Amino acid sequence: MNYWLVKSEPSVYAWADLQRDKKTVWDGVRNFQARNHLKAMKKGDWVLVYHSMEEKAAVGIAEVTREAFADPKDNEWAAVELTAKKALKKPVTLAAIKATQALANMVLVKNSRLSVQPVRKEEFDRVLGMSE
DNA sequence: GCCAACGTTGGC
DNA sequence: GCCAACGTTGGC
Repeated sequence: MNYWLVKSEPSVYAWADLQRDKKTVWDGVRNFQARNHLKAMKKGDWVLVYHSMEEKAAVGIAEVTREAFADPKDNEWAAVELTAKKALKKPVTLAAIKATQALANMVLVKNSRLSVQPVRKEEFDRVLGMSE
């Protein structure tokens, strides 16, 4: 069981859209590192959904319901299917994450541009704790 | 294979 | 809107 974080601009595809759609094909990733992470996702893994740009906060949890397959828009790349699991009671902002010593090594902090990234269990749990 | 130029992302 | 950081491309 692994944990991940995916980023999306809420103006493009927001957590609310995922909740409405129940599930979605997470495609359009055009970065090799990010693609490798997509391919490493297993069914049942949990994924933090993070809103970049306007909001800069983790807002929900999704579950991997279909492992990597060819991106329907370009089969050179990969996609997974994510299903909305639950919303965080309150968003955990990037500012709050940066202010938390235990989260200083999160990829989100270290490499803010990577759109699909692994999250350690401790980090995931800590973020969930901060969303209560 | 190196590196400069360029494009994109995303925080501020 | 600016710019730093990073990835990619292409000339050599």
